[in-house]
Amino acid sequence: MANKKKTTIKDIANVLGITPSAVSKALNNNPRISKKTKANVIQVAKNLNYQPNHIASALRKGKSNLVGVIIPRANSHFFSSVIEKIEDVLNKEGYNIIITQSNESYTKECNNIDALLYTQVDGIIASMANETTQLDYYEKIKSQNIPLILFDRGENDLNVDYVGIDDYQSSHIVIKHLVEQGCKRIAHIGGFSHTRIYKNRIRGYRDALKKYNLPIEDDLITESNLSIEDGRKNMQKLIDTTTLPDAVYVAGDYAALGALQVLKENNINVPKDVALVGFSNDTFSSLVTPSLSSIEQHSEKIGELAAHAFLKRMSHPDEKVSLNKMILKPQLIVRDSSKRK
Amino acid sequence: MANKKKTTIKDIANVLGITPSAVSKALNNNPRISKKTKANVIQVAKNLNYQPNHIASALRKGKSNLVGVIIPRANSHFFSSVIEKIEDVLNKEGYNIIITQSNESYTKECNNIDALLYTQVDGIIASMANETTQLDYYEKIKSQNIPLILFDRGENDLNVDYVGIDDYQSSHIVIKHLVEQGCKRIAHIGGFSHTRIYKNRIRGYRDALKKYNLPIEDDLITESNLSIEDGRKNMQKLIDTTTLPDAVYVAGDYAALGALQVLKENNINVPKDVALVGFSNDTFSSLVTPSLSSIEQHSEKIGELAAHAFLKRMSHPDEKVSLNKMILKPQLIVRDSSKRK
DNA sequence: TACATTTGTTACAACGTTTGAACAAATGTA
DNA sequence: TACATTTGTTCAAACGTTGTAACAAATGTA
Repeated sequence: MANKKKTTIKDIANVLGITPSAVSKALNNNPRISKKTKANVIQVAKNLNYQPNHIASALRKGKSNLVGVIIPRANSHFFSSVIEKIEDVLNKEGYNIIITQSNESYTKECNNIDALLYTQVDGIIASMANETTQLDYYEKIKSQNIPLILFDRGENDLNVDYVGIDDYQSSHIVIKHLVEQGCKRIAHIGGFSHTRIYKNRIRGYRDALKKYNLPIEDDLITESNLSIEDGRKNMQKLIDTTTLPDAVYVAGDYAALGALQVLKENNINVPKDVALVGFSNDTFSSLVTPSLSSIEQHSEKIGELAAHAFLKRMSHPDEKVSLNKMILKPQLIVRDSSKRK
Repeated sequence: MANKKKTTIKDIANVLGITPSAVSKALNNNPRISKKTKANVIQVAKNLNYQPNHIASALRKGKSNLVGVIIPRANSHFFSSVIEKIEDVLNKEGYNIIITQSNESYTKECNNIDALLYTQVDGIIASMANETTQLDYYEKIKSQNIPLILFDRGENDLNVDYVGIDDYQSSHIVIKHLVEQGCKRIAHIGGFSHTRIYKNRIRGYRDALKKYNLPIEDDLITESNLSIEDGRKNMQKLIDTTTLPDAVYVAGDYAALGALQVLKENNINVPKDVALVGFSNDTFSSLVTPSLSSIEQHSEKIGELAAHAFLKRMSHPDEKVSLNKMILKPQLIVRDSSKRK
């Protein structure tokens, strides 16, 4: 069982009668090492099943090649595909990523940040928990002078790189579509307005209603975590406490699904009685009945841009640009849940 | 911007006029250090905003406190909640986890393993990609003498710790239920039989049919990746090429969803014409119409057991037990898609 | 008083790698 | 022949921490 020690460059050096530094240089393809020596080193390394010790190299170089990623939870098409892309891009550049989930909890998020900093990650790419309103822990990251990139759920005040879609614009697109379908009273089941993206969606919703001369009724607007349960509850509330609106724009697909359930349970026809539009185009959105119209957020593109933003910060640490905000165009995928014509 | 150097124990030592080792001992609460010194050290550490360098400590101690986790993809309720629990348990013990996704690709999985080993993880917890049939890379992990724990998608031949549910038993439970609902010709949309869990589900399905004296028709059995698309295709095939069975048992919820879609598109009533049962009780399963009966796999429990298995291996590296197979009881959640009575 | 034990600290090597300076040998140049 | 340059390697220090041995001082024991 106990397979002795791991092979180190010292072992290779001993076999060949050269010094460890020569071996190190050979392995790193240093131009001053002869081809013959390099070949020998590589051969012996293979024979001894040498595995470079990343930790030692990280210590010496002051660089861990680890990037921390913080997301609310992996259990959604959006986040898991953003991560997939980030991993893709960064792996190619020799980075590994440490994914942590906040589960929408501020405390957990702070713990994650501490853990990542402790692990000496070279940078952090994050999307904030719904609960997060204080930015002290993000300031802590900034104070360590490692790149911090936010995506989707970000904050203006932090003044760091950001990748996301145009949420304000999204609402406009949704409302335009619903108006075109003949809807006149449109409700909004939204996220918490303390989070920038949800605030923008709400703002966009209100402004778009104004634009189309539709009434803004505060009873038709709710804020929540946008869980399935939140969607159910808020839809039920709309049914119970007001005259039924003829459309509901939900700021998340899970909540939209919950809303859809409640509508069906109450024998309210979607889209005829109530048109429904969700947000984020999750995997199941096309699969439920009726299929759910939703805003596509271009998750792969977001992941790609976030990863590249990190890489750019790494290669140009003294770049003058202090903020780089990348805003993608949203796209509405129209499906049965909102097709009235 | 350039915030100088990071604080090290050396800096703290200088301030207090003691040696770095005293500081280290103080921070590690060594009993030989006086209370007064400890208090001083902690105070100065706070003042200088000291962050311990995990890399240095990892090198010295020969232990990274990093655990690698390999999953097919995070985008499912099952895997994301297993991970959540693993993270939970291991964080409490001072470990961070590095999550990597194989995307069901063997090549990607091998790359992930290499990356994790290179990062000097203290152990690996993995669930195999559908594509994986060779075990060479897993043997590589074993040869490094770090704990390897498999869950869900495992392999008998590797002879390592395993956590999963009783797949064979699951099929029996499903078939029993379907028989009780009056079904007489039950199809199976299964995973690839080269993967142990899917093999067991198929085996259980066949044996259960036998047990209830139902005919086994090879035309009613398909193997695939169990993606939504696979579910659609295989359901369509069942409709096109054979007389319609009166029940379909699908080995994954995504594929079951695909099958459900096709059934609805063909105006086949679920559950009256065809009863449908899925596997893994994903979030959306209760939310589609009709709601989908499914096997609950106790993902949190699996995560918990896997994490504990790792911890146990770490604390008792020379344990005689060479294999610890933990098999959980499956539970069928009966919903509308299979309720015929 | 003489010695043993406990307490609190220092000294130093080590973990495995990388890097810049130094150096010797080989080659080139005038 | 004398010197400059190039080539291939060695040397030694460093990254930040930890653990063991050593040591001095304080305290306990007879």
